[in-house]
Amino acid sequence: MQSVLHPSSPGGRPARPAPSEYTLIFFDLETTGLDVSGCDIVQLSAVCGERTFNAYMVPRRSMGYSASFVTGFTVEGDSLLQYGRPMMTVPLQDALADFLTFLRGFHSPVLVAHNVLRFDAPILLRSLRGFSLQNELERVIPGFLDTLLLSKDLPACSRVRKFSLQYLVKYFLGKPFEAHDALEDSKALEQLCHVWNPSPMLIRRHLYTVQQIHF
DNA sequence: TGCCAGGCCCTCTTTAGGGCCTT
Repeated sequence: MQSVLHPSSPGGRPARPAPSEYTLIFFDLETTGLDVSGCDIVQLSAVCGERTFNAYMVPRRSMGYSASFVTGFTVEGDSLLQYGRPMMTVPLQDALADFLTFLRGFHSPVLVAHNVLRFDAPILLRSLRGFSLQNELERVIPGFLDTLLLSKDLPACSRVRKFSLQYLVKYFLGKPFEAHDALEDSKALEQLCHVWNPSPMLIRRHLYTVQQIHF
């Protein structure tokens, strides 16, 4: 699904001086743990319709026990394994540069993830800053859309009491879901948003610029 | 060996505490 939003003011002029439409890019990270200020990315994935991005990296620090348990990632020597299978990895800097190139292929790409405000965005921005690439992301994307916050504002979720991605996928898509693979999670989130079909007003309400992310 | 996040939100709250959400 390539989602496009056309924001406009009551007067018919664009609500923001910048882009007149957004493309929703669903993305996800798998990391060495939940420590936002210190964990490393091991998988960076994104999807928009038929176009996907997927990169694996060997982390500088060890995988946390619980992170390994839920994602299946382990590190042996200089290799990243997923469920014991060696993965093709690239240096973090290359993955981030390639990700920016991927994003440049869309018009006004908005990065969408579940709990992106508190987890994915701060980690992504911290990683980019390490290679002086943070400003480049600011130039490429209008902002981030957090589906955790969005879901709590959706009429379709008025009876929902749990808002984890796992629960929402099971509730709305009717299938068990325990992926914890960044690409699969991104695809599931895209399907979820396709079902929700949130209004442009709701999307704008939960859109945050890079400058608004605390990390 | 022992450690293993943090901020928001809700309520049986506010002089607090527990659950949620991400890996």
